[in-house]
Amino acid sequence: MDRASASSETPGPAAQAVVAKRGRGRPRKTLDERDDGNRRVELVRAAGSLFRRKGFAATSTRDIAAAVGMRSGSPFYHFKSKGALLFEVMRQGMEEACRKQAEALQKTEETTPDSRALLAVLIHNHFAILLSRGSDFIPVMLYEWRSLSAAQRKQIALIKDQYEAVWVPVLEGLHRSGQLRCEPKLARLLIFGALNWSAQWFDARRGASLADLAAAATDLFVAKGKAQ
Amino acid sequence: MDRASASSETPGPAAQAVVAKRGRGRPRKTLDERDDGNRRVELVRAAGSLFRRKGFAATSTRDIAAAVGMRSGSPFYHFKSKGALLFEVMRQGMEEACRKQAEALQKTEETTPDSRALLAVLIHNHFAILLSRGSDFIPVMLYEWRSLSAAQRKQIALIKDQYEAVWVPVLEGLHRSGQLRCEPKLARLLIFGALNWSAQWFDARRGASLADLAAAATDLFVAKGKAQ
DNA sequence: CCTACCGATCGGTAGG
DNA sequence: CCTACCGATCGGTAGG
Repeated sequence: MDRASASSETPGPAAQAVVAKRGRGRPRKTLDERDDGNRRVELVRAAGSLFRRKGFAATSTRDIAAAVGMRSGSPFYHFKSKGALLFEVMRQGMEEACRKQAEALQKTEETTPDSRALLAVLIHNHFAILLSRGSDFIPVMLYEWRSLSAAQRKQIALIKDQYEAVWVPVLEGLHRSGQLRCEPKLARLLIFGALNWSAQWFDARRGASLADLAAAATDLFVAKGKAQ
Repeated sequence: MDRASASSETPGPAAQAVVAKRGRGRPRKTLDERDDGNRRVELVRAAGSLFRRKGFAATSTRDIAAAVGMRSGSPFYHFKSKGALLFEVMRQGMEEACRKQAEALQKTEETTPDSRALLAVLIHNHFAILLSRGSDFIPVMLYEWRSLSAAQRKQIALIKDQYEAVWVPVLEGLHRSGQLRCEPKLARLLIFGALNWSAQWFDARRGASLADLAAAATDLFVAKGKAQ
């Protein structure tokens, strides 16, 4: 995700010269042919989208290749296997989620020490990651956890645990104050289930906004009373 | 699901005579060879288990055949396609879920008109269906909805809507009384997400019982106050 | 990154 | 319900 969103821009003049020289192969989507990792980013994004829509097993490496304008064998120049692509979808996704979560928390911690407001921020941020267009890694993680090898699972679990650990003290605080009427560990499992399932039904084009949804979910789980 | 749980019992003497006569093929798990639909039941059960564990696309019809002691082509004598098996897993599962839900409601409606107790019953019953050993259809529905054809989806949705519709008036009652602090339609989506995800983490052999879990979830979603 | 290819596996069928 | 089989597709590789 290093130079992520700049991926399919027009290339510099140097790259265009390269294209002019070796005219083999059929036209690409862009003139970009630099060997600098952009294609890796594109492949991960396309794989994430396809894995989400069709599932890991039902997605062929040919589908992924076609989605980025490559021939069938070429993804294996960038990734040693289909499974390595799946792993990278999840790893990059979770790592960015951790970064965004830390960012969101930092922004509020200065102004609001209230546990309920903190949970509201965590929930809003989670929805933002989960429901933003083009972000497919959480559904892929939910659906394709079993498609990882044991070693891959262990690595992803490490990042996931880090992401989820942040929620525990917040939920514990709300439990102590009586606003959360459920054991915090169990509450976290139930809440993540509730939030993540929204990827299946939330429609950004109609109904509530993301902020409305986050507020409603917060209201459902924790009482407003007894604010710190 | 007509003669469901009687599926792998010992056959009557008539069936045994049949077995003695045509001695071809290798030994089955049981002597049962009656052509009366038992094998259909076994196939659906095995398919459900495999579809849940490995996913629809990653499960071969050979896997399913092997699980019930058949040869690779034989499932197609009972079902016209792999997709028809998936459909039957979901249809039978949802139909039994509806039956059990109606049963559970009937049992309480005489004694308890309280909305909160009603929701507690719905939640407990849902956990019982979701988490009982050998019941795989809800996870399969969650994971493999996309693997259904459009026509199949429509049929399953009909039964699913029927199952979920029961929850609406109960949630509306709790919303009116102020115990549910979230719009009922949205609450239902969030609650189902929370409940269903438990299929991934609930372990019957340790931790809370099914009843404890149901009570805790109910507490999380609806306040105890203002009964009636 | 493409071409050309391989062995394996898959859903499904005919014919009994 | 088995045997024997088919065409299609798949993940992955060698060699450039």
